[in-house]
Amino acid sequence: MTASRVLREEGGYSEDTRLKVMEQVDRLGYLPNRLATVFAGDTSSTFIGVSIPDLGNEVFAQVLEGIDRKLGRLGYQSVLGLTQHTLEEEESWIRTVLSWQPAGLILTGRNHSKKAMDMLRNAGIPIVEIWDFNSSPLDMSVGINHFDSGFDMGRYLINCGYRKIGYVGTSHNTANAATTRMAGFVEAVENGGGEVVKQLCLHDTATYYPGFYGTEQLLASSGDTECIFYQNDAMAFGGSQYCQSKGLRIPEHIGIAGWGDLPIAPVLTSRMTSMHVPHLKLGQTAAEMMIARLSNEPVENCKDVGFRLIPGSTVRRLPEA
Amino acid sequence: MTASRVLREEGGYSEDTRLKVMEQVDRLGYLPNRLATVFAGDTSSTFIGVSIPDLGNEVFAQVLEGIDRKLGRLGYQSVLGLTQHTLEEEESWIRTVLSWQPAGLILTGRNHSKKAMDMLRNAGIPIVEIWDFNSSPLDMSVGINHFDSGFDMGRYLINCGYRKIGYVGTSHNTANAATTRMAGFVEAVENGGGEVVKQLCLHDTATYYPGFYGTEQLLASSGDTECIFYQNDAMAFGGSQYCQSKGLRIPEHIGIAGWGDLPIAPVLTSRMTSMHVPHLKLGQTAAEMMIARLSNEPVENCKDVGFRLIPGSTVRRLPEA
DNA sequence: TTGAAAGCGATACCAA
DNA sequence: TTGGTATCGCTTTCAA
Repeated sequence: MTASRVLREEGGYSEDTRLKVMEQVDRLGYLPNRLATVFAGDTSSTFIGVSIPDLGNEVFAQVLEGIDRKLGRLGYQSVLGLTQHTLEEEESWIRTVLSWQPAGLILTGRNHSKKAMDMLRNAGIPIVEIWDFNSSPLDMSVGINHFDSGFDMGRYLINCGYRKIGYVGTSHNTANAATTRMAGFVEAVENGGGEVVKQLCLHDTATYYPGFYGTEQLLASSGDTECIFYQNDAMAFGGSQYCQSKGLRIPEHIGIAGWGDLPIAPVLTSRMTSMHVPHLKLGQTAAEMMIARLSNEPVENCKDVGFRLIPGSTVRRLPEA
Repeated sequence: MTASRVLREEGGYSEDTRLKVMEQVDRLGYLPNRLATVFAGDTSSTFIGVSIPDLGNEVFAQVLEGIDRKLGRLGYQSVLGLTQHTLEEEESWIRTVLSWQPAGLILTGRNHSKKAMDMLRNAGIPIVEIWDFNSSPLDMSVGINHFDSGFDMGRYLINCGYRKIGYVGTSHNTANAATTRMAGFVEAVENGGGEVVKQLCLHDTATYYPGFYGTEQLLASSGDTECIFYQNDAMAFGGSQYCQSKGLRIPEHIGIAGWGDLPIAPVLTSRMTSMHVPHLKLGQTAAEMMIARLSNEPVENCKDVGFRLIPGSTVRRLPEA
């Protein structure tokens, strides 16, 4: 009816009828049923499915914040899925969320189960794979090259003169960005004549306490470790607290390197050696690419938002280096 | 048609037809359109709208994780809204999300704009207000009594012998739980014969760096402050780092008290004086209450998940106390 | 400028 | 055990 035209401000009605319609809208407390609109078929929903591994790792909380703020401002809603780093969880979430006819999907990571890939390809909606930069994505991609970021950190620590280096992170069933980063790190250390004395992958969340007890484990088995690289700054801070509790001075006795340049880093009395990654911007960029595509604007399919090594003062240039 | 029955496993069809239907499902890569199901009206959607102020404050990231994990496991999806602590953002998000016919809403905070209240009452769906415990909620509520938690901390610090006490937190346009907490804190301090030398409410996110520079500001204007209470542990840690950078020893020169018992607390070499709040459980409980209501199971309408003061060692019992 | 009719996909109901 | 018919709220198309 005419009411529909008025509500959509389509034009083609008199001011008189407009007022009459609006009056009834107020009187009845009418709220449109967008389900019916989408269902009618000509317009798409404003849902964007967003999959995130977990929020205990602050890195992902920041990415999600970047995504949702931007989407919200542009009139879209995030339908969240915490996939807990497993492809099975992701697949089941994808199946469900697709049945709600989302306008698009933003997925963390580049690995998906075979069935998930099939569904994604058939969905015919924009898809942005984030986090792990991917030059041949399903559709679009924004992230950083984790292998390179790990490699750069490895090379930096080698250049500082460290040779016996440990790694402490978390692992999940799936090869993920952190694993890729570790691989790059190991390659650089070995290329440089160093040795990764231990690659510790805990089955836990990448936050403070696992960094603490992971360091305990690592030092128990490899007491001659000169420097430790962590999956992120939160773990690195946990590790640094363990070291201090044992009387190990940083960086005199042991070097500590984090990753991610998290909000805690700037307040520490010693600047944490880390890798800056623009998390918030990464999320915002993903949202922008999605919206641009939905608005039929031209979009670059792949964006690398880059990283930057922060030398800090928790590792030191060794005398012999 | 018969296909619908097969897909819903309703029974009343032969094995033969079932196989024929499933074959076509596979061949066509058919995915159901749940929009149409809900639209048809006989079943409700599996969307739960979840409003959260921001994710930069780790407290809320944990609450959201608790909610989404539980909802996801029970077959529901969170539609996220980051309301940035403003009632206007919340109102506009509520309007939008209601138009998608969610099965229910989980809202952070007990304050809502007048229009929001009207929409919520008319929506006729379950609503859980979380965070700030509310014995007369719109519908259901789970949280803690923030006034009391602030009061208890104030009394504790008074009992430790502190008299000139500062507060560092953030503020937003809206009276929120942190404001209530501060009010309880101030009341206890004043009742106990102490003085809140400064109530610093920064326009910023409640995280590390604002704690750092907030402390700088507070000490610049009130140099004789004996102890500082912070909005949360992240701010408190930022503050403690500022103090240490200025050579102030904790707790010998100044006492530091946080709130929330965040994941960083257990790894610190001095246990942070704080207030434990079961964030994850709070989120899970909210999700459980929602699901119970949707399943027509009996539900307690109001739940107080409680808090627990952690004495820690960043404040000390003063000699004269 | 207004309204009547058809259809989107799934399901409830009833008839075959 | 199967399938035709009406329905949900909205939009598109076409006629008045």
